[in-house]
Amino acid sequence: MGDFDINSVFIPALYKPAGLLPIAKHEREIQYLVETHQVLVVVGQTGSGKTTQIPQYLEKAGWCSEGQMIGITQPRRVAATTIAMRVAEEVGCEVGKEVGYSVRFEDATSASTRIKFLTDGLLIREAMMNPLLTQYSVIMVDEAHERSISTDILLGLLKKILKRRPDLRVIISSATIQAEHFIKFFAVPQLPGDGGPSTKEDEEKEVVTLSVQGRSYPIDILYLEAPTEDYVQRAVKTVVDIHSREQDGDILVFLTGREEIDDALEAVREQVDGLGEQKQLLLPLPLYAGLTTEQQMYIFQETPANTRKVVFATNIAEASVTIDGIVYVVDCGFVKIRAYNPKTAIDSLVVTPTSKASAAQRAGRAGRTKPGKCFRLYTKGDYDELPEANTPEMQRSNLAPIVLQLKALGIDNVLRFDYLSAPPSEIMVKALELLYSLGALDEDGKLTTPLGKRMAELALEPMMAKALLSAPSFGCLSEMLTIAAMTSLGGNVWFHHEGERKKMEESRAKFAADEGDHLTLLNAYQAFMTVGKQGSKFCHENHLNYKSMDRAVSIRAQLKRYLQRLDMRVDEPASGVKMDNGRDPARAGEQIRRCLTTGFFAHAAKMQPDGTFLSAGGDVVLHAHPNSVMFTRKAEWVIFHEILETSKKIFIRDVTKVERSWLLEYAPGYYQVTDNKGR
DNA sequence: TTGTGGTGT
Repeated sequence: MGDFDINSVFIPALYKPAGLLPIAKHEREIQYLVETHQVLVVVGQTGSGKTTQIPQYLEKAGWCSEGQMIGITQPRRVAATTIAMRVAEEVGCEVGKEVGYSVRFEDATSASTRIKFLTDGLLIREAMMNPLLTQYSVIMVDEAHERSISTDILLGLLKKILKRRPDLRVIISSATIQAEHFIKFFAVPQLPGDGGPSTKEDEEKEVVTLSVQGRSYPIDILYLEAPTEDYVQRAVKTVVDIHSREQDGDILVFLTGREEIDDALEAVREQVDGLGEQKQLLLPLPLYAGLTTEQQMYIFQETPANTRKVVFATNIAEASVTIDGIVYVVDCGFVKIRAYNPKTAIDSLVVTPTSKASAAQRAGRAGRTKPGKCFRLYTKGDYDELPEANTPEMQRSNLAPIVLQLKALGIDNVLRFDYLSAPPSEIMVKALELLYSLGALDEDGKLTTPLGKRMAELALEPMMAKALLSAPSFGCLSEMLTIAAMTSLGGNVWFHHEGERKKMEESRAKFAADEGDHLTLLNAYQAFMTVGKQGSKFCHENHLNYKSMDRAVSIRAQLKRYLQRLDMRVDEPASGVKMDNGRDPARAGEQIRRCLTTGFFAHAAKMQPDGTFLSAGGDVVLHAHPNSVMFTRKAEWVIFHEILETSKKIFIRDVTKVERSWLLEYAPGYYQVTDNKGR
């Protein structure tokens, strides 16, 4: 979302001179507490100025005097970059000098950098190079209450590092709701045998907390008197009611997904047409991650006079994207949450009630510029029943990538790592089993050399990392680099405007390969690269998401650098020349499909006469995602990149034909040969 | 006939 920089700069509270921010009166106190304690938990609302001011206070207090840096982590790239720009402006330096930032693909730091903003994922990467993070004197973990996997892992690592580095200081910034959890985590000594020594005295001086006032306007919370059967219709009605009864101000509506948003948009348009001579017009707009940058930018445009904007958004508007001028929030009370089932190894995406923390965050979106109102489409009784917070990501994700990363950080016993919230053991076992079957771990659970170590360095999911590292022996490294980059985009490759789905499908058909989606993605990327500077126009004409394609180019370049550092030679044809030049394309395609099988053998399925698939175990019915070229083609065996269960079906995405014999050839320990034709 | 949101020297 690197596109919202401009908006993020216009947060009203931050225009106030730094001295007027609520945090300012705590300057001395913060300097003192950090001097005397290893861990400080700062509890504060948005607009307190803690993220921009605390690093400056500590710099003034001399925490960078010995050439060390103050590092501040953020869960999102945009936040890391925009906050760095703001602080650089306050300090009066160029970004990248005393104040800088570092995110994937972008490093704006230099030898003079003292205050560095970075994503928490990147700091974990840095720990692989420098396990004690000695370049930092203070690390501030911002937005820790969001409990993302990388924040949680980072906090576990920092707790370990603190035992070995008494000089290090850690600041955790959190909303009230999670603060107690962080305090307890850092106050309790580590499990025996999992780190350095810990004494009673250590514990007593370890953790201290500080509460900082926020700066926001009061928000009226309103509930339904009786539950609603259909929150989409009810949301639309509420919007129309606000429009006709309430004073000026834009509206933000939280729904759970694209389908609901499209339905709501249509319903609002119909109703508005029926309103006739309203003094004000109502301008409904969608906001979800699958939109192109261009489509998302509409929400930031100033509305014409006499027009009220109403944005129908997914959870993207809860923390990632901030829209100014919102006075009314309508909260449906639900969210789509991804959860991993270790028994089936399938992720599901389920509509789930939100938490109290989420509800508060959503309501808060109304009070940024003046007093607001939040209409909750559920009863007060329903609210009281909500959990305080949602389950941390760490406890509902496939942890294979995390286990690989922890092993690479030298944490051999991943079961005894000090997790903020320990993941279910079934998930850990499943992750270890997969990594073993891929050859990344040996029988003792140790990272293998060189395969496992190389896989951990690649910034790819383990299955794709394995396939990419197999590519040289199939002579398709250049092609596999592209496929790895394209599948990393997570399905945001194609887009279409309203009512243009047919056109998009026609565009996609131009690149379609009979062998499946991986070769189709390869074709699209290669075509994109041949047009050079016309890329944006090309994407527009072919219903490709330009931002995604641009990202694929960056990911591919980074993966290529990694491979070259591992002394793997990447032979690339001259630019503008098709990869299969001088080669038999069918043969090249086969090598790529064989190569994919070496990583994705555990994601195999067999097509049934009715066009559905049976999982390799034979016990689950799968459906090709409608965006897959295999949706309309016949196959016998296939492998797939991803599997996701929705309320409707279990879908497989990025699907490619393979031979049954390849599964046996490349995963002999995983599949046993039976005679009943490949079950 | 269809996927919430993030992230990676």
